[in-house]
Amino acid sequence: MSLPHAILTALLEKPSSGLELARRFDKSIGYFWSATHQQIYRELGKLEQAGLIRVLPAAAPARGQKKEYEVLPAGRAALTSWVAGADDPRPVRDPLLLRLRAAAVVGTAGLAEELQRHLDLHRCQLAEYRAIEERDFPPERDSEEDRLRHAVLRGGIGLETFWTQWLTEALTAVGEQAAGERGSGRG
Amino acid sequence: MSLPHAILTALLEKPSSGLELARRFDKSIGYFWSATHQQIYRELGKLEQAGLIRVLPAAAPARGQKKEYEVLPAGRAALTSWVAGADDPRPVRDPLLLRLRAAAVVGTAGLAEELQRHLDLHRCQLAEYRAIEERDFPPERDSEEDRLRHAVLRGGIGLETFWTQWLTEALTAVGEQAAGERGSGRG
DNA sequence: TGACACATGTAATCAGTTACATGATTGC
DNA sequence: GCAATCATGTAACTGATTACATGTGTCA
Repeated sequence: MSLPHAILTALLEKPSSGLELARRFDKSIGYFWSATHQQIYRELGKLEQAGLIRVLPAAAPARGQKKEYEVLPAGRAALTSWVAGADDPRPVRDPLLLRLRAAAVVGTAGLAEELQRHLDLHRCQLAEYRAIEERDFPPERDSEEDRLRHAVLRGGIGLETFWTQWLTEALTAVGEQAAGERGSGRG
Repeated sequence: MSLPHAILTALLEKPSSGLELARRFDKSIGYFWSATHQQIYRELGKLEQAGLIRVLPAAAPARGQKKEYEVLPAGRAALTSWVAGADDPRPVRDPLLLRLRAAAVVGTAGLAEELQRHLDLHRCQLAEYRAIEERDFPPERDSEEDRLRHAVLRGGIGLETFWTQWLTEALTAVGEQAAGERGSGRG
């Protein structure tokens, strides 16, 4: 239920074609809601049929030609009511936590390398977010309209910070575990 | 690719029937990999056909009768190699962050209540995790085999801690934003 | 015998991923 | 004309969700 609303948000910020949306989903909005161009094209079709968006008259609607979409009043209304609605947080579903749990049963062979790899990836992402924060939200200058966008970015920063801390801790635990397995001949 | 491994892990800890697994997925393993009984039954069928698990001979395999499964050596091997394998972290995909971003475009009407509701839910979950930690992992007593399980639980605690902090912050931002919208007649 | 909890399953649908197909534009 | 790139789209598949169907055991 989120992808159509992600697209409406992106189109309100700037009318775009499908591929332009796909590229913007690789940055900005994609940081907390990723989507491929196939998903986006399918969803644009549905949104148009539902009367929430329309093709800009200027754009030629032929195959291979750019087709720009804009949000109609019904689309803005739908987004507004989605923002106000209720939607329970999804239960966590993280393969890495699952793998650590599995490792407690079958042993930690090969796991440390993978944790280290994830740690590097999360550090990298965190650095990227911090760079964006410095660039787009200089201290004491948040305008009213930027305050929410900044809060969203801080969400990303908080999550990456959590993962780097947790992975550092987990690496220690796995290291000690592996030592124990070697010591008792379980490795 | 994670559900079958979640099931293998659960079955290694204790041979079980489908419904028993479903119940255990409501606690413990379900805290970081949820699944419904329909998913579990389907997956048990696939795992049995793949020769990774088998029905315990004791159990009567009739409809309406309990069917207990246990992991075969091939299943343990599959799980071991999955633990050692590589699997990139999925990009974040969080509807709540998306809603906050949408609110930056169409206004925050109704959003504060929803953030407060989520905050309450996360606080509740955090309290549950802390209770489990106190009960199952008393200080300075972690055995070697418990160290990994404890790390997993700390993952859950860290995530819930992050959300409660972030939501508290976000509520402030939304409050100020709403005040601004009222002041300038945008609400 | 009727209600209810336990237990296993099927069917339909939806969301997301992967692989591929096709047309248009530009530069050589 | 050909290759490379931009752009739109189709098809097949996998994973997850929702709703429903069916059988068994127990107890009032």
